[in-house]
Amino acid sequence: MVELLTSALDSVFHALSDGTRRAILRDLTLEGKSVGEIARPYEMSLAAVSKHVQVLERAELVERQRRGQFQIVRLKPKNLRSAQDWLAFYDNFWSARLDRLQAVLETQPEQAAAPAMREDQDA
Amino acid sequence: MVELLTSALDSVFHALSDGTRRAILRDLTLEGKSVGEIARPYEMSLAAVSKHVQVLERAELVERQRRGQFQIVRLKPKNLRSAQDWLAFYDNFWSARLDRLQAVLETQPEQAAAPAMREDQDA
DNA sequence: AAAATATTCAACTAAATGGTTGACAGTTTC
DNA sequence: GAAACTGTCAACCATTTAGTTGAATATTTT
Repeated sequence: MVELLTSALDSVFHALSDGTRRAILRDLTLEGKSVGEIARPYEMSLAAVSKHVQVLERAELVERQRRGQFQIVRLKPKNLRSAQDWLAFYDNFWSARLDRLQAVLETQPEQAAAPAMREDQDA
Repeated sequence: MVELLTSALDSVFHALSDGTRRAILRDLTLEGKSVGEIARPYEMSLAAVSKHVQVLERAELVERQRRGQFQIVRLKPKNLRSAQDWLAFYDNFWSARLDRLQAVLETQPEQAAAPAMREDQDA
């Protein structure tokens, strides 16, 4: 049951794994832009940028709306939030507990988890 | 200058884009495990799981430590935090501002940005 | 209706991904 | 040192990715 709605996070994290797409998201934080506008700063073809936007759209990180001959692409923060929520799971650990736990494990590994054979033990 | 240290986030988000790898990370939250232990619940080959662990390791989401014949794989939260930090950029927007901004844009799009032609206008 | 603009689609290429299997290498135990 | 384990490596395969170019499809303007 761990990973039921897995595909949404798959596509979100995949979309975020490319620097160009992350830059596009940043470009859209203040205002929606047309695909052409989005593409301008990049050296790749318009078609390539259009594909990146489609990846972002499939991940529902972005939505578009026809506005005359343009299509305005706009940030859609819901799934960014989903990604954050997934990562937030670890807040419990790293804030203090895990750091301490980790330190403990580094010095006396496996102590609590399993009674476990030690090198100076027979069986 | 927008994306200088881009490759670290690339590899982190890429590592997170696979459900199996996310599940592995979850498996490791409480205690480090050997690769074999990690692999047990999955139906794929040990070699496949080993590769997944390597992807997590390249992204520095995980570190390993030889412990006898085993290699204990353990969570390394620093880069999970990096991912969170990247996403946290959007906190400013969606918490309240962007929702409002979005609502505004949906009803009267492009109002402020460009004086812009309206359908009932001539030129 | 034709011309111009904005964007996508289709076909292609090169590289990366996720998986397999079988051989290899390090560690422990006999 | 040979047998048994744990894990990686190499070679391979199918699929996906990120990019290209050129043709096709809106939409707007003339």
